[in-house]
Amino acid sequence: MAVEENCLQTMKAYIQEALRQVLRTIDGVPEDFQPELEKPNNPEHGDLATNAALQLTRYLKRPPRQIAEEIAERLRALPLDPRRVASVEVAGPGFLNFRLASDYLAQVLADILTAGERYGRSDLGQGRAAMVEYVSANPTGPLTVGHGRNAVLGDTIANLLDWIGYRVTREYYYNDAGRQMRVLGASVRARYLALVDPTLPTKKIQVAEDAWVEVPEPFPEDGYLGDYIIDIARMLYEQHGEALRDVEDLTPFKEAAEKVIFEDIRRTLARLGIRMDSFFNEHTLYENGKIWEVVEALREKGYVYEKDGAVWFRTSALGKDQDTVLVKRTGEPTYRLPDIAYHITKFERGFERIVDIFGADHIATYPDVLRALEVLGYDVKKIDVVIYQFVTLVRGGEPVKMSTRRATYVTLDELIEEVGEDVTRFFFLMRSPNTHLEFDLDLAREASEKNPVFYLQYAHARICSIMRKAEEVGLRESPNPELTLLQHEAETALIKELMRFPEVIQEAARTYEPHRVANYLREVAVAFTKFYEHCRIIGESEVLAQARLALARATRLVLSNGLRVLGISAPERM
RNA sequence: GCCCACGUAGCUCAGUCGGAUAGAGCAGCGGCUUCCUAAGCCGUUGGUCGCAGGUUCGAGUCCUGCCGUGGGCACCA
Repeated sequence: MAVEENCLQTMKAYIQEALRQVLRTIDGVPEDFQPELEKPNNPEHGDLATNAALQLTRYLKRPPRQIAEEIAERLRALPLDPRRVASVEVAGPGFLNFRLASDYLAQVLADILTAGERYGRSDLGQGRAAMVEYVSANPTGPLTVGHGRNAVLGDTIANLLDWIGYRVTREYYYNDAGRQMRVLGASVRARYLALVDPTLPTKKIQVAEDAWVEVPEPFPEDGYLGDYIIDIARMLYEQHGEALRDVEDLTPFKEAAEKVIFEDIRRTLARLGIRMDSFFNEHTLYENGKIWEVVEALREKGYVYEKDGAVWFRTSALGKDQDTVLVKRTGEPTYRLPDIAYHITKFERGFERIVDIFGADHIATYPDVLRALEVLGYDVKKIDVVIYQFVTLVRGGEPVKMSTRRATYVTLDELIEEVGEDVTRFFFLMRSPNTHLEFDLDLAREASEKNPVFYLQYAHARICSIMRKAEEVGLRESPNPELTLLQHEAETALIKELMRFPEVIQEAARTYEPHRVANYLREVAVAFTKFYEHCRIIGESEVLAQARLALARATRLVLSNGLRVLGISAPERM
């Protein structure tokens, strides 16, 4: 299913092979020496360059330029296919610079058009099963801006894995038992009781230095203060009247809250084009006894002991400075235990590449899970943990501390409302996951008008517009355009940019860094805009117009394919 | 105290496996529209790549130390 096409990677492979062939003929070159090829920053340095000669100085004990000259000479003598490589030169301290032949660029362009919507896809994953676990927020409240980064990052990483040939499952892991949910139920119950009896006494809970929230008396001290709790209570009141007044059991309140909140979460995710394949309830790991199997399995390996009524995991024997509790004195497991059991199910379900998307607060805890899995004989190399740094919210020049419970958060919905779906996604994707994301809410609305995402979409819309115009004036796209006519600097530069796309996708997938795609698309848009400024389509001779139209179409393909990976729309008009 | 990430232009950030003259957007300044979308284009100002050592042909990139920012170091999730 691999898309056989000419692109930068194909060319690299070709030149690399030629280099290896030549290097074998030079005395003193180590057997396992691998020449590296990269795209120089400066276009004057050609299209591809290798530093092989520089690296070989230490083995050959000769000046790098001399080595480079020798390699270049032998490369020319091979000879290199002139329809692929136009020239090879020695430059600078001893670099070898390669220039691509224009025939090759024409061939690349033709291949992009043939590949169409599949251009950029590859088969590195060979159809193996991959799972990306993301969002995984417990249903205690609406998704916040912080969850947004997780959701968009995870979803895009899943897209990237899909593009490089994995069969991807998107999973949301959650816990609807536990203390958090009890507090949630109690919060709803208190609000409900206040509706039943408006004379119920109230108290004030401090949420900030100068901010207080008034709540009904039975409200838990650490209860959830968001208005959505009141909405849920009101819904219960409308459905049941006063019937729940004397119900001490929190279950009906908890269940109602969970249902409403999950619907809300799904709706928010759907707005961002995110659709999970499955929701995994932590509770199933209790019901089927998996968590206890983990304890026993670890015990058999000698990594479990009892102390002070709790069950401990001997992490101190696995490189950590202290041991870790698996089961509390109360008999309740800590979250690590189900986490371990959960990851075992990922292996049992046959996933060969397992990706977890976590916020920076998990940095110290996931290693415990990996340690346990390793002890139990699972191949932890299959697990990749993507840690993204937190989103710092700034409002009115002040950083906002995000807490779902405190209701001092900004919801993801509010953000989407303010800046739109596309900008929201792009915003979370345009920066490296391991850098802090500063988010100035006051700026967001204004900035959204000038957001770089519009630049990409604008380039796409502009191409669509040209195509509409071409059709109007009766200019038809040719099935066999004369692509070798594309010799203008702006044209060749654009083709060279387009040919990088598959590699960019693969690198972004390998490193789990979607921002590489975002940055790349901007470069494509820049290259296209230069082409647009210098080369007209309509009004030129028919053959040239058709060749340029083909280039425009290829650009449009890269932009729309790239935007699709990022989950951002590619509008035909703006 | 220990662990992780980060520190690059006024601001927000890129910077490929260690390569040639460190880039972009925004902000600032100056221009561009009888012509396929000006949400655009061109030019320009702006840098001790946190600091100090080290590794080597070569360091923003790797190593060590220090300083700073954020996150974490629970029988909370």
